[in-house]
Amino acid sequence: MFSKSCEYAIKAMIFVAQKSEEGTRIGAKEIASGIDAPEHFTAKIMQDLSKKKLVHSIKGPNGGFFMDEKDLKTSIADIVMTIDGDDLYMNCVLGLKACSEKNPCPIHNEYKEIKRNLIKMIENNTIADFKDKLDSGKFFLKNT
Amino acid sequence: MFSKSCEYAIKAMIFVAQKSEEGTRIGAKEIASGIDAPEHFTAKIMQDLSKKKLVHSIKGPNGGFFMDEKDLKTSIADIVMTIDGDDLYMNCVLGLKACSEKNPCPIHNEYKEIKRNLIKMIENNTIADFKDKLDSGKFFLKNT
DNA sequence: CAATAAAAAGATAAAAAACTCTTTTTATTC
DNA sequence: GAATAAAAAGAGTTTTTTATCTTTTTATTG
Repeated sequence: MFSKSCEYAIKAMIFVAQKSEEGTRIGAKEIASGIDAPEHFTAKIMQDLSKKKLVHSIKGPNGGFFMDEKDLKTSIADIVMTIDGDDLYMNCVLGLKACSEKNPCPIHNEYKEIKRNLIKMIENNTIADFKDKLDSGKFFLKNT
Repeated sequence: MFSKSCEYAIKAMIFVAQKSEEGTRIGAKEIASGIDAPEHFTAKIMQDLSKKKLVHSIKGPNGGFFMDEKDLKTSIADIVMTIDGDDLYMNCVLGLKACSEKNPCPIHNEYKEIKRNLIKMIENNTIADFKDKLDSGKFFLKNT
């Protein structure tokens, strides 16, 4: 569904949102271990998210990544678009370029409703929502 | 969602079902051009489907691929399982090995219903269903 | 201002997926 | 039974994804 990079990005953003409170920053290393992802790869992804302004970062001692109130409003869809692009929105489930309402592939109509719900899922869920859920202790990010 | 191989496999099976009537066989080359897929790659995939008994094949002049009545009952899920494995069934949408009902990831509950519908979609649709739909002329397999 | 700690950037490597080419086997038909 | 046409098998290439390693830049703090 999503690429590994995108999975890591989503988990990383949720993790940073949850761990970094007012003024504190969190390092790439800590993020990687917090979400069970490879360290250097996670760093790369954080660079990407930072460049695309989905998270903020500061260099140097006590530097690291953090999110402001606006960043918390990032939806899963924003992350997916940033990392994986618009495949989910644009592409036919059978990979047919010409598939459309007017010219549907055999599964088009079956898939339509599911696609709608997938999009709804990623658009209606923000990092802030997950932060709250994780705080409640009912949800997990790690393989423990 | 599905790998390229799997997309081609699904389209190829629908194509063979629609094109090969009683006794006639259809060659890899013709299948490839019929579904806009690379020729040799398609041949490989057909070999796979044949080895796994999802289609039948005969070598030599006038040989090729074909499907019997039983093959037509193959569901999209059968093809997906054969080519891509059980990822859709088994894997968490965030890639967490430990994600489960008891230990859900943040999107688990949101995704649950969608996953159910995805599985329903691939399990409830057989090649025979698509063959009929294509025959009606309301659905397409090619980028034309 | 030197030492340090962190992200950013860049280069490289490994693995997987997508795709191609060549040879072998098998069946058909003349 | 020789020529031929097709799948099967095997080996190889290219591209993309995933992952690692090294160097550079930037900020902090003693």
